[in-house]
This record gives sequence, C-alpha cells and structure tokens, in this order.
Amino acid sequence: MIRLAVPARRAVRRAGFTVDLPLTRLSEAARLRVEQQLQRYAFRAGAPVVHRGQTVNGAYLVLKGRLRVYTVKPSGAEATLYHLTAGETCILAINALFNDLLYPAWVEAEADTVVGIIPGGLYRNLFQAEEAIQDLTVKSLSTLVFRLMDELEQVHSLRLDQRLSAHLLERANGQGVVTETQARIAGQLGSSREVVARILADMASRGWIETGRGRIRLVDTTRLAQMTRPGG
Amino acid sequence: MIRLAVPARRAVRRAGFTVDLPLTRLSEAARLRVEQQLQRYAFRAGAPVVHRGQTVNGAYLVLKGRLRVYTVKPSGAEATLYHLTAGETCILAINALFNDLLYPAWVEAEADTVVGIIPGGLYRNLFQAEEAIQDLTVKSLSTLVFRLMDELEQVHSLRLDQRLSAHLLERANGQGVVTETQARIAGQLGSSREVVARILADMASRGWIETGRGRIRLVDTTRLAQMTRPGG
DNA sequence: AGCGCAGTGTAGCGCAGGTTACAGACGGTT
DNA sequence: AACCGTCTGTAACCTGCGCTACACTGCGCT
Repeated sequence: MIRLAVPARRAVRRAGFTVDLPLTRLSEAARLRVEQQLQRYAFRAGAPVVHRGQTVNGAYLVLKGRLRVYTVKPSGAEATLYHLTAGETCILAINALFNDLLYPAWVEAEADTVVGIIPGGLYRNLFQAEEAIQDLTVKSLSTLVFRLMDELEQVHSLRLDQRLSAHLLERANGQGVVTETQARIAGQLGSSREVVARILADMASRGWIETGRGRIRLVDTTRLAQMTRPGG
Repeated sequence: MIRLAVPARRAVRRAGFTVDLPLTRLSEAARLRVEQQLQRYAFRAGAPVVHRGQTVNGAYLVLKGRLRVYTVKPSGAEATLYHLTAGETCILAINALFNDLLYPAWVEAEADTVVGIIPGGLYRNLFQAEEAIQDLTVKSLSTLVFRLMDELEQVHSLRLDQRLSAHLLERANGQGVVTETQARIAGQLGSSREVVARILADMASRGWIETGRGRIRLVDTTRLAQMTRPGG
C-alpha cells in the first residue's frame, strides 16, 4: 500500500483525509496521473451510489466505509449480492468498463463511505502498462467470482435461520452487538421483516441472543456459529 | 480467432480435429508456445472434469462441447452455477491460478467435450506479455461475474416453473426439442425430479409442451418465454 | 418373449417461509 | 406529558416445493 493524499474534486460531501490505495508497485508516472485524475466522492450511510442500468465509466475504489451491491425483486424486496469494504475495488465497474455494459445492480453505502473513481480511459491505459493494475483487476474480479459462487451456494443449501446466524456473526461489532433494524436485515437476506422477527424471537427464546430496538446482542456465539454449518 | 491444429497429449479419448481458439492478436512466438504446451483432453458427455477441492494449475479453454459447473447440496442434490460453451475459457481455473485457491465447485462435461489446458506458468507469462491474453482473462472473468449475478438474481426472484421455462428455452435444439431426462433437468435447477415432473405435467396439460421419454417438445414457446419474465 | 433398468406419472404429506393484519413498545419532538 | 413515527412482537393463513411412495411405460438385452 502506498499513501496518497488525493484532493476531492466533486465530492458529495467533503472528505479531506489521507487513505490507503491498493496500488503498490505502481510506477511514479502512473501514480501521479492517478493522483491528478482520481475523483473522490463521499456518501452518507444509506445513500445510493449507483442505480441499476446506470452507465459506469471507471474503476471504483472503496477508500473508506462499505458498499452493498444488491438487486430488487419484483415484490420490491431487496437481496444483497455482495459487499465491498475499504481497500477493495468495485469490479463491476471495471467490468462494464471493458465490456461496455450497463450496471446490472444497485449499490448503496452501508456506512459512511468514500469512493475514488479512476476514469475509464485512464484505467484502460494503466491496465496495459502497469502490472500492478493488471494484478488488481484480476484479483478483484476473481474475488468477486468466489464471493458470488459462495453466496449462490449458500442460497441453495442453507435455510434462512442459518443464513441469518451467519449474517449476525458477520455484522457484530467487538462487543457482539449488531446495530441494524430487523427490516434492514431482512432486506439483506432477501426475506421479509416478519420472518426475520420470527426467527430472532426463536433464537432469543433459546437464550442465544437478546433483541432490542435497532440492536441485537449475541449471547451464545458458539451456537450461532454452529447453526451456519449445513445441517447444524 | 486463429486456427490451431494442436496434437492431443494425454487425451481421455482421441480427438484429432482442428478447432478455433480465442487467441486472436497473439504474437507468433506466443502462438508457437501455446501450440507446443497446450494439453488437450476429451471427455464424454456426463464425465467428471474437475472435482471440488482439486488444485487447478492452468487455464481451461473449452474447444468443443459444453461444461457444467455446479455445487452439491448437503442433501446430495446438485445445483448448476453456470455453463461454459465452446470458445469460452474456464475462469475459475485462471482464478485459482492467480489466487492460488482450490477449485470451489464440481465440473462435468455436459456434451462430448474437448478441453485445452494452458499450463499455469505459461499462462502467467503470456498474461504479462500478451495483450490478447489480458483481454481474454478480463473478459472471461467479467462474463462469469455477470452470469453469476444473473443466476443469483433469478434464484431470488423467480419461481421454479419460471426458471424451468427459461431452462427449456435455453436448451432446446433447432426443432424446439430438449433431449434431457427430467432428473437431469431437476439437478440443473437444484430441485428434485418429482417437482420438475409436476410442473412439466402442468405445462403439458395446458398444451405448452409435449413430454416423452428423455425428450420434451416445446409447442408454445411464446407462452414459455412469457413465463420467464417476473410476474409472468 | 420376457426380464429388468431407466425414466415418467401422480398423489399426499409436511415444512420453510412469504403475506396479512394488528398490537404494542421505544424514543425523539414540541 | 402528549404525540407520532419507527420499530418490534405475534398469530393465522397460504403457497411453493421438497420428500416419500408406488404404479406404469418405453427400451435394450439375453
């Protein structure tokens, strides 16, 4: 990682701090061009970043925060496809960049998030010349492929309570507390609020968790982890 | 596309014909090295190609036929993740090549299939030097990402009868006939034979299809296509 | 011809989970 | 304190579909 202090150009919200970019081994010339042309945008938690069908003309680097990529079912319910956390690159953007396709999903900021965009033309140039960019691209795409395959497998082979357990463990903070509304969780899992409430109530009755308004405290993480395994 | 006549090295079944490789714009030197080092394997329809957890050390080019990549649920039922048809590259192989990961799924030949394997070391070299290989890699990975996202969205938002309709339309030959057993179709959709039979019976009773032993004739493709749209 | 396997047809049961419909409960605002 | 929007708790109902169980029917093989 190299440190880049990049000025925000047309940021939704000002974000004037220094971040790590995954651009190690980049030539000096290339780094300068990135510094000059990188566009930085900040989004508040919950803000939409990209909507479906939007043309995307660059590589998206998540500099801070967390993005959620999701689809919307005909019923209106959402379903999360995958997440991107700080230091990762938004692959679909690169994707669309090369294939000239429209963005096939929605993206929103899950926390306060800063995104750096490398314009399409520059990225294409860098990709040809810079090994670091080639590696970044392949690695990002590969990672995404694995994530999607994993998600697909889980959707096929796990029940909702198992996926919910996994979600809680994944999103708990250091104190074992998840601060999300049940409606939000339901959206992430592609289910409905009532079903999530039903499962949470069951878990609470077994003493595995404690529920509160906008928060869930994990009590028996061992059992929860057990749940996530097929047949648990 | 350039024409390459590559000798089979340790082919499961001899396959002595010429195929198209997606290696246009490859330098002469590189093409020679590929010709020398490309390993060719032939698989009969239904034969296993890669099993889960296997280490894969090269790029897989599908020269002829069709591969199916799938997972196996704890119940034993399969679920297709995606397909690779002739001219496409097995991305996960490249994936594992770069990330040094184990193959996360099973692969089988769906028809009689010939696969060309470019050894890992050679591929890595080519990737650095040859723009054609870079493009192939990114394009293959991108395509896979889109396929997986699409599959994930469909699993979330379509009922089984809708996905079955889509499957039939996709797998029908020129005469509108699908030659697959119901059990096989069920496996592809991650469902069970009985459920597929139930839905097919319903479709047949409406006059949309005609069923037979190992074959399904599509009668009303318009209605079937209508089905595949959410809310159809 | 007759056997047997592989494939299809059908019916019934049960469960996960989506839907509908309310009834609180918490917390911020005035 | 009163109010109201947001969130949770719960119960009843219904559908999709997986599972069990068994009868039937092409089709190849001896």
